[in-house]
Amino acid sequence: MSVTTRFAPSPTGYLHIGGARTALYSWLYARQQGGRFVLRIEDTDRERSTEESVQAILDGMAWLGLEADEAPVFQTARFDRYKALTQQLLDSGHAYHCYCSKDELETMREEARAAGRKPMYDGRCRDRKEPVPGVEPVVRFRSPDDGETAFDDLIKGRVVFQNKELDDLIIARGDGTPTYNFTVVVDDYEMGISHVIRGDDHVNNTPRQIQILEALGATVPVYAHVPMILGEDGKRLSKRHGAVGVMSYRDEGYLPEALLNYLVRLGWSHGDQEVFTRDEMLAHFRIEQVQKGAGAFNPSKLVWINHQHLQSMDPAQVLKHWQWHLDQAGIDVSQGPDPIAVIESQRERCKTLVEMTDKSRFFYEAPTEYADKAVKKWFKGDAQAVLTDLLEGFKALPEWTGAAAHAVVHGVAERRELGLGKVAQPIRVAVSGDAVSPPIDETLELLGREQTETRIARAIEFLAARDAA
RNA sequence: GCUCCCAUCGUCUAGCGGUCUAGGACGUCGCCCUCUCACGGCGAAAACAGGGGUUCGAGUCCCCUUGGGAGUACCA
Repeated sequence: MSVTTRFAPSPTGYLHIGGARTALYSWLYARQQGGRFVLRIEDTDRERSTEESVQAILDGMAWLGLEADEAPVFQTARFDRYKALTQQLLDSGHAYHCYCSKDELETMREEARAAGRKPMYDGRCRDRKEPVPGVEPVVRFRSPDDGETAFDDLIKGRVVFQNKELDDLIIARGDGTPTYNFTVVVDDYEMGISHVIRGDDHVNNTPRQIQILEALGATVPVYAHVPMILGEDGKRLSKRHGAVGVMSYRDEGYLPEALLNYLVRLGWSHGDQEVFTRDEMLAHFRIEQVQKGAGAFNPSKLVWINHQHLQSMDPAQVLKHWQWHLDQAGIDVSQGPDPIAVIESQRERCKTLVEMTDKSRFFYEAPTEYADKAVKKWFKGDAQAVLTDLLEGFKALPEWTGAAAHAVVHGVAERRELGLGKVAQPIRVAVSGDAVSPPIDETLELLGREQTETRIARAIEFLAARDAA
């Protein structure tokens, strides 16, 4: 049997991380099985669906690199199919018209609830022969009264429902438009979906969908219901937990590989391995091993994983993602050091690309001011004299290399009988504006002779002016 | 309320009847390394929700309780 999986979001907002994880699992499964992965946009709710949301979902999937094998399917383009299959069910007696008003249904539910029963439609229109004049009927699926409907979920195991718990649900509204549980069934059927991998908020819909599938004469797919992702506090994930949209993780400086890695590990594990490349996920992920219970989102672990990827990924790949941040920050790297070299030098101390951007700006733009704390701590005592010595030493250098600059720094420290910190820190502040940078030899080599000397000279001027005042 | 699902350190997890005085990771806290920030190294605190069974033996199987979650729409 050929495998086809799908990701079927409704375009009512951005792609959130819970959706991203189900999409990832679907994608992984399809790729592992040599099958197809397709995207279906469930936009039948015209009130809430928006064009921007469709784009946001597409953008999120693209950023994560979860590419689909076909153009997305839009449910709004398939109304004729839903209509045709509704008619088929009507003709075969699996569905019938119901003329009950919304008020009538509401009182029915209230009564049931008051009596401690489950609010269900009682099937009063099942055998109605004559239409009610002036009422546009809905179409209901005739659900079996006894027996049970069960399925073997790849993640949850066997799940059994008593058919008497399931009432006759509406598959087409009074205006003829189809409802969710019906469109899902029709599409999964006609798109040839073999494995339905979706959030476990759908387990309760599954038995109904199976019944409709069977009434349609379709093969029932294999189901895998993946647990939800909870917020840090263990409560349902929502806006107040901060970033839930996938693209905001890009904005915050995470690599898609890291988010994917975090997501795959949330609810699944492979021995003691924590860091997975895309290929490793493909090699080791097993949908059957996914945890049954919901997991809480842990931002600090995401940060750690991001750092791991930042350090192990090919710098050229990192640059692809970093470039976006550089552009956002308005940093032009064309006149400064090779960004690849900057990445190699910075990545062990930067957990996100945003941090890397902030900490690397000085390589491309001379500091316009010095951080107060740094000035207070390092631009004191004989800092000006130290910098003057250094500048002389640098100028005398026949060739500019990190090692050569380092030797000058050491020489000055020894001559003045100072610890290395007392010499290196003033340089840092002079060239970067703050007290933090990669090792001083690396920093200076990357920065280049001209910038180093100019900036130190400027710092000396700054100190002279300050001390004169 | 009813139906369905779930339950090991704060968090993500390993564990698939004896090797568990419960392992790893993030985070936290010490110490070491050190020109800054980091990286790294070493170490510490930290969990089987509770109660019944089954069994020679239960974190592991069964039941109940408790606690979470989902669904219960002419939303998806």
